[in-house]
Formats: sequence, C-alpha cells, structure tokens
Amino acid sequence: MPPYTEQPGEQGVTIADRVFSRLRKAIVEGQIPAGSKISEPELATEYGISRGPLRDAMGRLEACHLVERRANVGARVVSLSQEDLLELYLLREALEGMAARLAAERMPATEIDSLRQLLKQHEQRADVKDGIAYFQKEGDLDFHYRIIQASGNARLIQFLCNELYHLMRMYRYQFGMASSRARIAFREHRHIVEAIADRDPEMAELIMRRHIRSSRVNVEMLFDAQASLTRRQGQNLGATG
Amino acid sequence: MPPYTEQPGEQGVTIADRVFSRLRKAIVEGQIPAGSKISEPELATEYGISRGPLRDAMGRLEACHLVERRANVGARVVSLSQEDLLELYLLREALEGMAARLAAERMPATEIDSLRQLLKQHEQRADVKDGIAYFQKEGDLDFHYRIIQASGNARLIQFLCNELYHLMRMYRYQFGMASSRARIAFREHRHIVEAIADRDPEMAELIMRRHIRSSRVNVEMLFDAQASLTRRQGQNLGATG
DNA sequence: TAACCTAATATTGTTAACAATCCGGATCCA
DNA sequence: TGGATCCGGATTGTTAACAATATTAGGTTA
Repeated sequence: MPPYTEQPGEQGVTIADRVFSRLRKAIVEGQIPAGSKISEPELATEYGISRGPLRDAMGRLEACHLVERRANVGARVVSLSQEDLLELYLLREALEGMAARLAAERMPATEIDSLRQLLKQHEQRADVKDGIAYFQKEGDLDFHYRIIQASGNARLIQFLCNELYHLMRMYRYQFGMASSRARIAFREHRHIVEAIADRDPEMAELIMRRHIRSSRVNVEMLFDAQASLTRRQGQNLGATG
Repeated sequence: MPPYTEQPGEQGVTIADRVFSRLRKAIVEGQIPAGSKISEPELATEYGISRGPLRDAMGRLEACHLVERRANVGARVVSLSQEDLLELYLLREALEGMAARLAAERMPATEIDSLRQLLKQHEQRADVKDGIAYFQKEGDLDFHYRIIQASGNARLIQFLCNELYHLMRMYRYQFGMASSRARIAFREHRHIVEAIADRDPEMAELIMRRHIRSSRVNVEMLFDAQASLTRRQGQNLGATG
C-alpha cells in the first residue's frame, strides 16, 4: 500500500470523488495503460455507476493532466515521454530545492527526529542494504514528501504532492527505473537531513538540488542506454529481415 | 444573450469548455466576488445552459483551485489571503528564475528582438512614463509570459501560464496593488532581456529572481501599511463608539 | 486499383426529471 | 429561558433518455 495516497476509505463523500481517486490510482499504477482510450459507458458499467459522476471525474483528471479529451472523440490516458520526465526533474530541482531551504528554516525538531527515524527504517530494509532497490520504491518519495510538507508553503505542497507526485509515481510504474544509485541516494538523503538539522538553508537547498539533478542524469543515461540498445536491435532486425 | 463573446483561442468546442473559460474569467476579474457562493441552477439559467456541462466546468475550476466544493452544500469562490499571495511570489521566484535561465539558453534571436520591441512599446505608454502604472497592468504579466514561453519546458509553461497566471491576475484585480515600483520594474525587465540576449543564464536567473523578490517585498510593505492603517482606524472607531 | 463520397454506427455531449442530503426555523420539553 | 428535536424548503448528486458529432465501412466512379 502506498504510504500517502488519499485514505483508501475514500475521504470523498460523493461518487465522483471516489471514482476520481480510483481512476487516478488505476492510471498511475498502469492498470489502465498509458495512451489507451477510455470508454465512458464501459467504465460506467464496470464501476456500476452512471455517466454523470464519471464525466465529472474525467473532467478533474483532465485538469490534472492525466487524461486528454477531445470533443466528440473521447478521452485517452496521457502517454508519457522521456523528454517530459526530464522536464519534470528540472521542475522538481527548483521546487524541492526551495522546499528543502524552507524546511531547514521551519521544520520542528520533533519532525526532524521523526525524519531521522524514517531513514533508519530505510537503512534496515534488506533491499536498500543490497543497494538494488531504494530510489524506485515509495520510500524515496516518502522522504521527499515529508520535506515538502515541512516547507509550510501551502501552494508548493499542493502542487508537488497532488500533481507532480502522482506523475512521478506513474513514471516509476511505467518505466521501472531500477536505479544503481540506491546507496548514493540514501546517503544524500542523510546529508539533507543533517543540513536541515543544522538549520543551514543554503546547504539544504544545494544538496537537495544536486540530489535531484543526479537522479535526472542517472535517468538520462538510462534512456541513452535503452536508445542505443533499441538501435542495435533495430539493426539486427534489419539484418535478419 | 451573453455579456461578452468568446475570445478566439480560449474557446473550446464544447459547452463545458466555453462556460469554464467564462467562469474562470468572471472569477479572476472579480465579477463573481471572492468567497461568494455559486448556485448551480442560478448560473445555469443565467448562461442559458443545463447543469450538466456547468457541473463539468465546476469540477475543472475546483481542480484549478479557483472554487471549493463541499458535497451537498455547494461551491464557493476561493477567498485569497495575503499569506497565500506571498507564498505565490516565492513559487514564482523559483520557477520564473528557472524560466529565465532556460530562456537565456534557448530563446531564438528573433524572439529576443520581439521582446525588445515589446519593452519599447511599454516605454512609450504614458502611464509607464509617469511611473504610476506598469507593474499592476497586463503588460508586466505579458513580459513574464513571453519569457516563460521561451523556456521550452512544457510542464513549466503549463503550470505557470495556466494556473499561477490566473491566480496572479485574480490578486491584482482584487487587491489593486498599485505599485511605486513602475520605473524600477521596467528597468529590471530591460536588464533581464539584456542578460538573455547575452546568453548569460546565471545572470538572467539572478535578475529575474531579484525582480520577483523585490515585488514580493513591495507587496509585503503594502500589506503592513494597510494593516497599521486598519489598526489605527479600529482605534478611532473604538474611541468614537 | 485507388480515391472519394455516402450512410450506418458507435460514441460523446446535453438535457430534464428523480433522489438524497443539508440548512434554518419552529416547536416542544426541561 | 435555554436547548434539543423535528420538519420543510432548497440545493446538490444521480440517473436515464435524447441529440449531435466523428469515425468507419462500403460502394461507386474515374
């Protein structure tokens, strides 16, 4: 279970709220494939509801940029591009750098302790110890999530946690993004916490920005490797065909 | 008959699209007062449409954080706080700083020329010459708008131009925000263009950030002045009552 | 054979009626 | 007099039928 989606009990009281949450989860986790067409009557019967609240939910998904609609044609799940992911990282670098700076100024001491304990938990986990799975799991997002929350800037929190966060999760589910940076990323997280505990805003921002930039570079290399691999396969296909 | 016709470019093909644009404009420009309740049947008859597309539009406005809805209670236009505006400026400082940096790297020379001409037009305008009205008019947003567009980062453009931009306009309409910074702001714009023309990303970002931070400080002082004025008036009322 | 026009079909957009829920005021009781 | 309860009005949430539009398949013609 993801650590911080809207409560699975569904806080939304209306049908549209609930179906919105469910659809968002289904899209983010890839149960509805990216780029696939969404049929309103089909979904309505599947969820056992009418098209009214479904359309309401679709409108919100469109506003969240998770689906694209064309009049009289239909709605499709957005298809994610590699360029878009890299742009997303640039945004995160700017915004989470800012969040780290603010957190260093404002985060309560008790919260910092709690954050340290979270990292301790991560450290204990076997997959992190083996350095094979940290960055791509929810734990990483959980860490970032807390720092964003500590920024105290409601609109920053809003944007990062309610929009970009879901997109990042969607990318992770879709691309996998196994990282060789697990140990490094974990160490960077520790440094960020230390900077916050030292009440050193500039340092916190600097490390956070570098942290995210490193992630971006890592993903970029991954894409390049995939591209060259695909190119080689294409050549092979051309030779055999 | 509608009070104003659809603007080209803004209009969607469906009723929900059009009513969404119209409602957003009405909210941003204060024709529907902030914090006021929105009655669905009332609006539906006023716009001559049914509640279906209206509800669709309301859902999108909610996703844009321009209205707040409570189930079985109704929708209200958001009420803006001074703290929120200051948070908005912090966000803009980070994001538009980034936009300026990217613009310095990527903006085509022809676009830079066009931007220079825009500033020349601003310079000619009487109100700017008098230093009484530049910052709070659309011209300022227009300048920032172009630099954001030049960043080439689709998601950054999306967020700044489709969400924050409307909120900033809403604040300007609501609070007025006459600025004593007109001449200074104009000069800062010129410096930003020069940095972009020099292909100096760091400088462009630096000046842009300082430019927005100065605006924020200016607004902050304005708020403080208003607060002390209100306090004094409150004392007077207490004395006379 | 390919291109173009036409019609069928399925999908979406829209509407109006129906049901569920909340808010305010009157009434009743302590 | 104070408070709690219940009822009425109004508003929103939901549903299913109706209308408009785009896509697709088929046939005709150059």
